[in-house]
Amino acid sequence: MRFEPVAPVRAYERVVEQIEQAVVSGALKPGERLPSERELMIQFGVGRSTIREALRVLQAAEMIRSRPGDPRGPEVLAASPAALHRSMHRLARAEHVGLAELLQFRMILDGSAHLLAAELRTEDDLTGLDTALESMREGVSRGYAEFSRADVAFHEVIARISRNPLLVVSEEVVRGVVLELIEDKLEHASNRTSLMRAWLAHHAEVLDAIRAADGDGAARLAKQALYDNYAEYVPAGQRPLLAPLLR
Amino acid sequence: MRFEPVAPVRAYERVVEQIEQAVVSGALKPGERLPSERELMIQFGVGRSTIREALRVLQAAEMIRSRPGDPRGPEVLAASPAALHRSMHRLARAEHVGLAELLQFRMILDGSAHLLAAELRTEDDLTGLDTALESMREGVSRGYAEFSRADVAFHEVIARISRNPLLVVSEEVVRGVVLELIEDKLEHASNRTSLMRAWLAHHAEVLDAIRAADGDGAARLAKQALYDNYAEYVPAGQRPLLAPLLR
DNA sequence: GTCGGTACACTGGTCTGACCAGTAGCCTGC
DNA sequence: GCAGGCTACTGGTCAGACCAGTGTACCGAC
Repeated sequence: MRFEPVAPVRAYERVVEQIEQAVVSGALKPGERLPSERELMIQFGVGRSTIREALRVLQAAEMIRSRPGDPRGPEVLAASPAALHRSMHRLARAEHVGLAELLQFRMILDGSAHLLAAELRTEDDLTGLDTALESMREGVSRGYAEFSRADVAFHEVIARISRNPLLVVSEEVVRGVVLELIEDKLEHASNRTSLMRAWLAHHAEVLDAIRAADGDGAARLAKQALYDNYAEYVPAGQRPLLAPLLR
Repeated sequence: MRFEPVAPVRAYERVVEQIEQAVVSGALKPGERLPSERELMIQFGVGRSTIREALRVLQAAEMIRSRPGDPRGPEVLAASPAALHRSMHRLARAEHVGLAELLQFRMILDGSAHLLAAELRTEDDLTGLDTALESMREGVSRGYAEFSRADVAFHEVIARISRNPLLVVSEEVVRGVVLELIEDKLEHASNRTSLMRAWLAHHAEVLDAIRAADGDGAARLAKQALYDNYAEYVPAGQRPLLAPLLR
């Protein structure tokens, strides 16, 4: 027989639990409203500060939002990757997760997304990709910011074609964190135009592979491109970690 | 010219900002203590409820922990994937993610983890895997619960060998959510003993591949095993989504 | 009728002050 | 030297108050 360590359960925690349960179980849908703090205080039988601390926790988790003065009460939000992004970012800054791990993870996700996209793409999807590629082509002459936006859009289309929201969200988060980590270094990159040209050519190649339903090819191209573009920012000692994924 | 939407900045948010800044900048290291709430109240020049809401947010982010009665004050915690785990869990349970997507994602993660493990494993890692496999073997006769625990441990060792915390955490979360979704169905599974035997044989095979540094083989085995074990719970119409990952 | 403005009831954000249970460390009394 | 209690603190909770801001219902002017 073994005993569990016991920690006192705070009142606000049980409030959080109940509301969270109502949200994840679907009893409270996004867009719906919670009762006002004073009403919750009565329903839960606790003081207002307890309710407020519970709402703060839920708000930090991006599950609800409350605006002063709104008589409809706090709003239940749709599940969003914002909280995931924040916690991953924090972890990345705490150096338990370095650029190498992030890049590794991104190669895995991006590669899989491309593989799935190549296998599952419909004609409409291909049209969407053509459009996205076209915006990138236009972006080249409009400056780096514009090009970068089009690039992100292209990746999002691919992720969407893979039809897996987890893939979409994780990739988005990891991409964001990677960019934040190296953005200062990117600022100083010279000859951006030729970089953009190369990047554009790569995307065209990927699109060809996807059009040909060549999943492995698309995946390999995607991973190789990530490696080529970002490996230089990874400490040399950790680069071998990335190599196994390139085959 | 474009304008940004403006949101009022709450007092507790600025308190959170400052403390968070102190933590990520390293001015406050893990294990160190924050002043007591009443002291913070003076330093920040705000009321105690404001301080408490700020601390709640930081506590929800797993950055600090406070225990009543401790005269040393709230403790600064080391960065941990716990917050990442929670937000990922919440997102994965959000309705638009079904078993098919989860399983797909798990095949991707597990496959990659096995591939990396096979390429990066040291002799010590192999010993650890041997031990884990041995516990599984013993678990067969000790009932399903025990076996299942040993199984999870085996997977955790593999994830750890892959040396990527993101992989470890994501896999853990996705595995947990998958199990939550089908646990009721698993309860009714008959002939558990033969299932455990088959599962055990599969792990032995995986271990062989890893020992042989055959990354692709290990990855393929892992993905196939997931498919074989869980595909029956996926709606028949969505099973083709999983197929591309098996090659 | 529509439109603009205004009053009101209510919201969340914040502060004050109070009480409680629990902790750590000191400080007795042996 | 040490066990036991004392004390000064901690965080958790509550009650009550005030404020600035919001949405709505009402109302008067057109």
